[in-house]
Amino acid sequence: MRVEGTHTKIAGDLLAHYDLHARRLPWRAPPGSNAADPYRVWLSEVMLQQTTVAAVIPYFTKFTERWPTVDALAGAQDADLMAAWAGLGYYARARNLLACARVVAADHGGAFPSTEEGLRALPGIGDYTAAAVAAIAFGHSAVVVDANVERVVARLFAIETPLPAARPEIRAAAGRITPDSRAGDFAQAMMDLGATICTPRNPACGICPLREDCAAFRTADPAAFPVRLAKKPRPHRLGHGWWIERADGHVWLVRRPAKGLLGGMRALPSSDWSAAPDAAPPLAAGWTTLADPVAHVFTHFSLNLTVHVTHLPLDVAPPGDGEWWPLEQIAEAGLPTLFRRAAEAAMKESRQDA
DNA sequence: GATACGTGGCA
DNA sequence: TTGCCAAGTAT
Repeated sequence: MRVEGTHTKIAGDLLAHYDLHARRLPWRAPPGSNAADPYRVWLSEVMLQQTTVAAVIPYFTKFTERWPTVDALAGAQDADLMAAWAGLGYYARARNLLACARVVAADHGGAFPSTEEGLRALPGIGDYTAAAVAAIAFGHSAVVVDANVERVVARLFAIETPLPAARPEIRAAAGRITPDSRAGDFAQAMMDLGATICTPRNPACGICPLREDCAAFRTADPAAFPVRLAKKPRPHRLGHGWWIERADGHVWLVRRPAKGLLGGMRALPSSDWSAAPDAAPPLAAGWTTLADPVAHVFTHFSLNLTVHVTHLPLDVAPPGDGEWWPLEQIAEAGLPTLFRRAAEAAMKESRQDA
C-alpha cells in the first residue's frame, strides 16, 4: 500500500491534463469507458516495446482483425504469426507472443492473470509490461516505468545519476508520484507526456502541465536530463545473400534458426555476417553480383549485404531445406526488412536482365 | 551488470 | 549523413 505523500499534486496536475488531451489510440478504451480489454492492452504493450506508436498502429489493427481474442491468437500457425509480424522488428517478441497466448488459453482458460506477479511469469512479459497491463487493464496501482517515465521522472526531480545506474532511484521516485486510483490513466498520461511534450530533444516546457512541479525546468537546460553514459561504437559487418530464381517465377527461401538474429523468420540463403564472411555460394551456378550492397543497420552492428543472383532451370534445386516461393506473392512471404530490401534489389536487377 | 535483439523517424 | 532514440525482455 502506497502512502499518500507530498507529490500528489503531480498526479493531479497530470491527470487533469490527460482528461483534456489524451491521445486517441486504437488500444485505448474510449473516454468515459473503463472497458479496457486485457488482450488488446497486452498485445499493444508487447508491440510497443522499443517501438513507436506510429509503427505499431497498422500492425495492431491487422492483428486484432485477424485474431480478435487471445484464444484466436493461440490457434494461429507459427508461420502465419511470424509473417504478420514481419517488419516490426525484435522477432523474439512474436515468438513469445504466441507462446504467451497459448499459455493463457491452455492454463488460464483464456483469461489473463490480473496481478503483476501472475503476468510477469508469462513469456515476453517483463517488469514494465506486467505493471502496464496490471494498471491499464485491471486498475491496479502498479508502478509503470518505461523510457518515457524515466525521462519525465529524471527531469521532475533533476536526477543527476546517469542511466542505467539511476534506475532504482527513478523507480522509487515514480512510486512516490503514482496515485492509488487511476494508476492506468496515470501511466498512460506519463507516456503521452513523454512522447509529445517532455520529449528527448527540445521539450515543450512552455505547454507542460508539470512545469511548476519540475526541478529540471528551473535549470538552464531541462533537456540535459536524464544523464546517460556514452554508448559503445557500433561495429560494421559484411555478408552475402543469394537470390535463387527458378524459370517458372519462384524464388528459393529458407527459414532462419529459431533463436538469434531474425530468429524464426523466412529469409534469403545467406552467409555468416562478420568482418570476413564465407562467400561460398550455396550451389555451383552462374552468379551475377549486384553492384550496390544492401546497407542495413541493426541495434548492435551495421551490415553491408552483397546480393548475388542466379536463374535455375526447373529440374535443379538448391541443397538443404527451403521452399520455392512465387515471386508475385513475395510481399506475403513475411521477409524481415533486410531481406525485403535485398529481394527488391534482386528483382529490379532481374527485370533489367530480361 | 552487460549484451543480444529490428526498424524507422528525426535533427 | 550519421547518430540518437523508441510503451523492454531474455540470458
